[in-house]
Amino acid sequence: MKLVIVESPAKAKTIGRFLGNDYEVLASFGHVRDLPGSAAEVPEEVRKQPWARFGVDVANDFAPVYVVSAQSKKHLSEIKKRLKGADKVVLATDEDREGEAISWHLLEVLQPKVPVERIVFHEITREAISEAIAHPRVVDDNLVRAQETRRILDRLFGYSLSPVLWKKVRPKLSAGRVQSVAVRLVVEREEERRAFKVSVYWDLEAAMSSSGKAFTAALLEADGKRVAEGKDFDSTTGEPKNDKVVWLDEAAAEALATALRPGTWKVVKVEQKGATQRPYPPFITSTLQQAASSVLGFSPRRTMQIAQRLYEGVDLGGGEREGLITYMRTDSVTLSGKALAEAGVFIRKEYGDTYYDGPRFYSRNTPGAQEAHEAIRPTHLGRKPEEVARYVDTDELKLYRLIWNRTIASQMVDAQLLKTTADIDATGGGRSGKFRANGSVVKFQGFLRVADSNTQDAVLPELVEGMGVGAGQALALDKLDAVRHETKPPARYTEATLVKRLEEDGIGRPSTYAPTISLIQDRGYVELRGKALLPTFVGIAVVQLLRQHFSEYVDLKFTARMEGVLDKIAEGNQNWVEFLRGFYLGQTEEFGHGLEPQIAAKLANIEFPAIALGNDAEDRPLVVRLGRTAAFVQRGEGGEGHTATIPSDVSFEELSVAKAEELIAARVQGDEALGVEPTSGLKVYCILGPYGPYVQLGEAGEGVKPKRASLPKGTPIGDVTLQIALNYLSLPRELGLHPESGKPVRASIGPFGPYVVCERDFRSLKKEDNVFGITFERAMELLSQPKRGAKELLRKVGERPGTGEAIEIFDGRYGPYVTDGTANVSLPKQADPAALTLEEALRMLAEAPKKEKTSRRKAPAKKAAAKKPAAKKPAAKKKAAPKKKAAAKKPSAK
DNA sequence: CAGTGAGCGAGCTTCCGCTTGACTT
Repeated sequence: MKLVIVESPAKAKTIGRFLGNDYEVLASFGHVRDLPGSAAEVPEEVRKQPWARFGVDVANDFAPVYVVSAQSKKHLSEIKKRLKGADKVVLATDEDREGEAISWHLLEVLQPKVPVERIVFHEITREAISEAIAHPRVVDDNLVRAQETRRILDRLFGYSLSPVLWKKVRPKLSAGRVQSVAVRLVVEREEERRAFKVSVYWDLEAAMSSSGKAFTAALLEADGKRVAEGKDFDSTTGEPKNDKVVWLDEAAAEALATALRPGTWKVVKVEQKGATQRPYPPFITSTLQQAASSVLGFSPRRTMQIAQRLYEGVDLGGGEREGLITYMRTDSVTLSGKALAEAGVFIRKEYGDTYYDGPRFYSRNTPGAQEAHEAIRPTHLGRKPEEVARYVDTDELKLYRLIWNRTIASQMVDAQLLKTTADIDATGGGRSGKFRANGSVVKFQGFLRVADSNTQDAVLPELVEGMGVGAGQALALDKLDAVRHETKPPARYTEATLVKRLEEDGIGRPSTYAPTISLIQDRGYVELRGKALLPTFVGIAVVQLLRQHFSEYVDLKFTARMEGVLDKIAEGNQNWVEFLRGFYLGQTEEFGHGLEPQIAAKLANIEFPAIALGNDAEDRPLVVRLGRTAAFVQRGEGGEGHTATIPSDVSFEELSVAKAEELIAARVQGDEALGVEPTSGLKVYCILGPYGPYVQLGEAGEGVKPKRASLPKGTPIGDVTLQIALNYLSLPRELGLHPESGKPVRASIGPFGPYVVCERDFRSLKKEDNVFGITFERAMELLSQPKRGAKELLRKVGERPGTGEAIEIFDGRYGPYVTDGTANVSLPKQADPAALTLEEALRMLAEAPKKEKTSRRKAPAKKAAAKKPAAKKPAAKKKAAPKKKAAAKKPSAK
């Protein structure tokens, strides 16, 4: 028995059918080993290494550490089991960099004792597979090195720059070669839109008819000079860029229309031109996602889920699942010979010989394309959408039809069109105008017969030179109107057009387009408004930071440059370690200035981001800053009356200086009250402040401080009802009097969550308790329990010889740990605290990583100062003028 | 935003690309 390994189980099944009983075909389910993703995955042996968090020994020729995931363990054990009965291993993973690496990893893990062959094929047909089996080769080590280089670069890139964002923007953010460019594109589009100046221009539209057929003609020239149209304005700035044309305003357009309406109109030129329209190439991942988005309204993610089901197949009645389409993660537009032949037969039979003129071949020059698979097509072109309808759901049918139409159309002949342009001169009232009408007629449908959606141009009636308006003439002017136009800012990206853009620049791979689009939304960098992608203020802040300090890494060309080097590595013309040295350590000139030394040098000087909006009339800057829960605008140095939370529906594009000032002016209280508090008659507001949402009773004013209460972090403001607001405003609740002291027992919510208190003795509520419903009995029960969380001395181990420092073991929140008063080291999970010797404890303490640089944020003093007032002694606080407090708070935006 | 209060030893987060189930609701 010969063991064949492919990447996908669906592929394994198909190939298994072709190969017969001598072969066993198993799937690796993609990659089988990878760098450790999180700290928990790092193997024990290297956990103490300074480079452990990378999983790459950067000082030792970038030696990677690979681990097998739990999922892969399962698949590998199945493969190992079958390997025992095999006399040969055939590695049939995809023919691209990643596929080659999978084969190499399989060899590393399996260490087979039997002969090994590497085969590749680009299409899953019987012929292609026997051809491949007949021509085996060996694993290409250079190609594997190129993959490892790519992998290691991405790891060092992401795991070096993400922590910069944690320190300077917000924890858990991320940066990466692909995602950061994707966010950058969305952010820069929004910056363009914000900078865009809308220009208004006017022209005329003549509604005409001839022998009962209506058509329109647009003004080209006025009094012999060309009038401005869309292309005379800069598409990015919206401003005029051609001063040789007449720019009509409304009055000028109306005046011209008035003059020409009663004038003479005459057709002066008619031109007819044949034109052909060619079909589009077959689908690849990115074009399928675009078409499914524009024609069917599917998101890329949904498209891929549906395509996966079509690929895995349905039971067509034979009891066996059969794939309906070829593999859906591909960058090749090539169709197999079998598919081309099937298409020819089908088109001839279904539409006739005139619709087919031999196979059509397509090629694309996408940077970095690896073309390991076919284009996306139906597995059998003769299987019409109507025939599969009863086996699939409606979404699957829609997508199958889209793929089927595109594939068939790609093999049909061109459409033949006839395009007509007619020039019409008008004169009257001493003025003149030249108008043009365009029309187009499909003379032969060709591929259009099966193509999805095609906007048809207008059809013109028969027009002849010399025709005019007036008695006895077949031409009539029905209406002449001035028409207003305005320049449109560049369109926002949709998920699908962003994929298109990434693909054009060679950024990302077919398997990552949809996940990347989801990722940048999950990270909170971009949001969907309808189908359009909008950057969040976090996204803008991150892009501005990366662009300012690490521009070469978030450059659109970065991936293309990397691919160039990877190609050289794959060809054996470049040393991969040298390349990584240049990229990461900066020890060679070739690529960058060294990410690591750059971060080390720049980190201290990177400021917490502020997004500039512009200056107000008094030249005070208005900026957007990020609070813990929301973005807010700040005027000048900020402080009371100079900040306002930005409502979630206000985008960067809309946030002009005027809008920001409006927000600050309106911020004193929330726009609308939730209702009225019955006893006081005061209005109740819910407001999103810089530290989260809160509710307020009554309105703030000069010297008036209304009662306010915080809501839990992340509460959506829309969910807050009057009842909820009143609940929070009712805090603290008095539950009863303590039976011994007679002092009140209260329940409320503090900075650390809900609590009960009696005489400054606090207990946090448990998960199951509700601060609004907690009973006096339950409160007493909590108060009777000891305070938790404090460390507890488990054992004194001894003293440090010489200095006499006490070596002790405490039981803390994170488990038992040993300490000498300065350093603390957790005990290993399996260790027994009672058994630890002094020697062991001293050794552990000596090995403890030195504490430093964990939080070297710039200006930590500011942050501390901002927090101070709350921590001051109650007595001092009472007397201190509130104004002072406000003043001290000024820099708190930090 | 304002107000009601801690203590203590945190350690982790994160990348891109290749693949599907196995979970839960």
